[in-house]
Amino acid sequence: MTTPPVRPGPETRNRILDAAEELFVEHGLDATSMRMITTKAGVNLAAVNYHFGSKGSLIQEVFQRRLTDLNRARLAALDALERQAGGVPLKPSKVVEGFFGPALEMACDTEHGGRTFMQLLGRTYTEPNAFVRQFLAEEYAEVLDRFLGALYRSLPGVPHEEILWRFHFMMGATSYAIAGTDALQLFAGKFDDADPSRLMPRLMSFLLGGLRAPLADNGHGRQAKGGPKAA
Amino acid sequence: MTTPPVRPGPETRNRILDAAEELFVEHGLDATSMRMITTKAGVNLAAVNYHFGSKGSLIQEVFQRRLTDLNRARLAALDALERQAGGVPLKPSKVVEGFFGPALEMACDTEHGGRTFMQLLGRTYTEPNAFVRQFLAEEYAEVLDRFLGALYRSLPGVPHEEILWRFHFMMGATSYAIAGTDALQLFAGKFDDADPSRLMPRLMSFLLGGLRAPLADNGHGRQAKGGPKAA
DNA sequence: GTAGAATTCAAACAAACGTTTGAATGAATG
DNA sequence: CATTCATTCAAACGTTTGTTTGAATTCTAC
Repeated sequence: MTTPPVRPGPETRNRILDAAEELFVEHGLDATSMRMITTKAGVNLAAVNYHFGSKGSLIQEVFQRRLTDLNRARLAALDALERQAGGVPLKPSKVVEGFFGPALEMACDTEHGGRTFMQLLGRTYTEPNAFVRQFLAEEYAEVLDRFLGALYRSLPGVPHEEILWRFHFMMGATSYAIAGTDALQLFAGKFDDADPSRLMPRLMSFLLGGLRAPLADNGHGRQAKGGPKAA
Repeated sequence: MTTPPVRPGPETRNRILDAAEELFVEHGLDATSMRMITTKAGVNLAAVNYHFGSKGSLIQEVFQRRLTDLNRARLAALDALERQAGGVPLKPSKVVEGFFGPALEMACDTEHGGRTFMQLLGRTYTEPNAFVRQFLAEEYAEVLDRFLGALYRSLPGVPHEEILWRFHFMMGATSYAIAGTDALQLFAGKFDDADPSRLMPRLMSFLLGGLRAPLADNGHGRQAKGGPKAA
């Protein structure tokens, strides 16, 4: 009824990946057992080890199949921006949009599991699991370098270290906005409007406000950019 | 050598709590076993169940013993601010400092485990464990209501919903700043200066910039506050 | 239609989990 | 000294964990 019996054949892999993704969001990586996954996917217990080798490899694959696309989209967005800018530094707002835009778009996709995955991803930046952290760091290395470089050029005169911190802050705000909206009961009953599509402009405005806030006093009150400006 | 043998007596409870706190940060709640905790604490395996009843109750106690103090400090800060303001609405920067200041102060305390705990707490806002979430929500209910109320009054004309969102964003940025600084290897080798005491002004400036950013267009470009202003 | 490879299956594996037990130990009270 | 209470201890409890096995099944191709 609910899940199609088992019929096809090579569909098993994807059923496992989808089931694992949802369960990881709901219960966490460690608290999700193989038996929970295979039951939800409607496949035999041994299927995970047959198709993926181990639980660790399954976790890696769950992240990889979406993260590769996400980061490709990010790099493509940055490429397009830099191409049409033709040498002149990008506006900070454009760089920020290029990085967080694709993430938020994926977070809005409730049809194909994009939203589910982004909730998982957001929570995973603080995962203690060393294996997952290592893997995430590798997957993000290039994207991070590219976008930080673009941000450095777009904010000349601002110490790179300050930009790095603010990028860190922006990632935090975004991850929580996505991962915590319905995960955390802290604000339970307080949000009238948790529509993820309305999240985008709200968050973007906040991020840019934070990015361009006056720098904390290192002796003189230098600003991160000329004047405040809408997103 | 490393851990004093077992000598005293009623010290056992605290040794367990301290060991658990560190291990929860390092490996997460689920991946930390009773045996890891009791081994690190240098006590017998049965001691946890004897003193706390169950692993769940131990987790609760690990959070409670610090969180109660933290939220008491927050409420005290708000009380003091409102008393000396005498009726007039507080400046948003003061409200924000009252909430996030005590958290950052605790995060700077490397001597008595405050830093360790704040890393744990930051990561726990997205904990999938239903029991932990429920407990956190209860522990935060009063503080959240008081500070949101103060923030509403300090930003008249701004829709409460927008303030709620931005508070959510601010909590996200802060949690990541604390939990992710050395937990996440994403920015590994990029931070020259991860000194937590310098984090405070940096983060506060970012938060206030985000809080006071122009509101996303709901039809008209209303600002959250008059002009930009340093923290 | 039969050979052969790929996949699924029920069953079992050892290891680790949180928890419980009942005896041994310690310090305090009479 | 004897008694009592709280605490510690080694050992075992029954489950659940991830993984493996070898036979059954399904699919592919000649």
